[in-house]
Amino acid sequence: MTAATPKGERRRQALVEAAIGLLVDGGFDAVRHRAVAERAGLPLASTTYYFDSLDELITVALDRHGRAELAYGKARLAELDPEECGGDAFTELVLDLLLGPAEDVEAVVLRYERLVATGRRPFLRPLMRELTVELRSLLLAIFTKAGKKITPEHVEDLIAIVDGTVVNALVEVSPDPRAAARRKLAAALARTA
Amino acid sequence: MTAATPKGERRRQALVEAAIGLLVDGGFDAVRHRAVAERAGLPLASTTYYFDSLDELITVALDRHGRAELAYGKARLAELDPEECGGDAFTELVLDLLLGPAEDVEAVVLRYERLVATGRRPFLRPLMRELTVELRSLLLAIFTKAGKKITPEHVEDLIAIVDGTVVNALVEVSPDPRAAARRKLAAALARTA
DNA sequence: AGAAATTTGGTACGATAGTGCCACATTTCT
DNA sequence: AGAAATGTGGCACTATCGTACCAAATTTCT
Repeated sequence: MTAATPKGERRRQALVEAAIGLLVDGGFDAVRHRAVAERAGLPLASTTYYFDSLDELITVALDRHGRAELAYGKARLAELDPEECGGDAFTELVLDLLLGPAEDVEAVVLRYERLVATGRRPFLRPLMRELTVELRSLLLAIFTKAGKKITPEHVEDLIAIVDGTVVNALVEVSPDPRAAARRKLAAALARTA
Repeated sequence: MTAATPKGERRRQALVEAAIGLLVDGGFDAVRHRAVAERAGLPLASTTYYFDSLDELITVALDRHGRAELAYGKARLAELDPEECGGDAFTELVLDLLLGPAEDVEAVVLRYERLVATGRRPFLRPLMRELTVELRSLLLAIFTKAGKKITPEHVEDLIAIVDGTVVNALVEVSPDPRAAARRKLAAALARTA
């Protein structure tokens, strides 16, 4: 269901934002009709009025969240200064794109939860596929603008190194996936730059 | 709760096996008291009699499942013939250790679900940490016995490449994480061997 | 054998879930 | 302004969940 009135559209957005917040804070399991409504300050029935099912609400939330991430990445690409692409700064840039700019671990967890969740929820596949394809080409553009010659295959390799490092870092005693990814990524970049 | 009688112990094991099956087939969400009991052919109350909580049941199930994987890996190590470690055979061996010998995708999904789930369920951390440490040293031993000089850091890199490739492969239109991992792993092994 | 410990399984309870319902309010359109 | 469409929100229904309970059966121990 899509809203037809301005106020309705605002409420719909509020629900989506609430769902995103729940997704980040508590993962897929935390997205419930009542929890979304309460977080948005709206009545329970609004969730079923604007979304046919929870799956649809989750999909829309992941969609908006993913595209916000991509928009952020495009902004970073636009403002990128090829002169200032020294090792460390560039490494952080790539990490910002792959893990998000925030330090908090939960946002990182969600990035990987949604990948793995796609293995069990086929309805997420089209969306997740589109998002990952766009992220890949965004990274390629950033490498190119930074003056680093790189193939699409190599971009894939770097993403795999970061992703693999992160999922393994999640089981460490005090998880710092970004730090772990930073180490591996820096080493990989040094190897080829 | 731990069983004190032989029959009780058998029932307990049956519940654990049932939980493992549910975990593989449907992920964490599928492990419910009633589902476990039904799959084991036992009454509902048996699940609360032998396990203080669902979390404990899940933990025990993941524990047994993980150790079975490690035992399989140790068997492969024991029977490993250093003469027959040609590229392809060795690549498959490593994949068997990291993804399991079966072709089915669901078992692979579970291997990564449990990693990511640890990000939200702290009670899984000690177990998952132990399992990944053991897997790492097992892989190191296999490389060594196969006559391939390798550092622990390099083993970590190879694991990261496989893991990162797999989680990204899960969103492909028709996911074949093992095939994707095989490509990347073979390339990585060729690069250093 | 007989007492004690353990196991069994049917049942019930309270919480939470998704979703449907519907009288009423608000907004939009003519 | 008045009709039609859209939005609102309180409520309730049914399903499922984890878990507690307890009398009866079984097993273990002395």
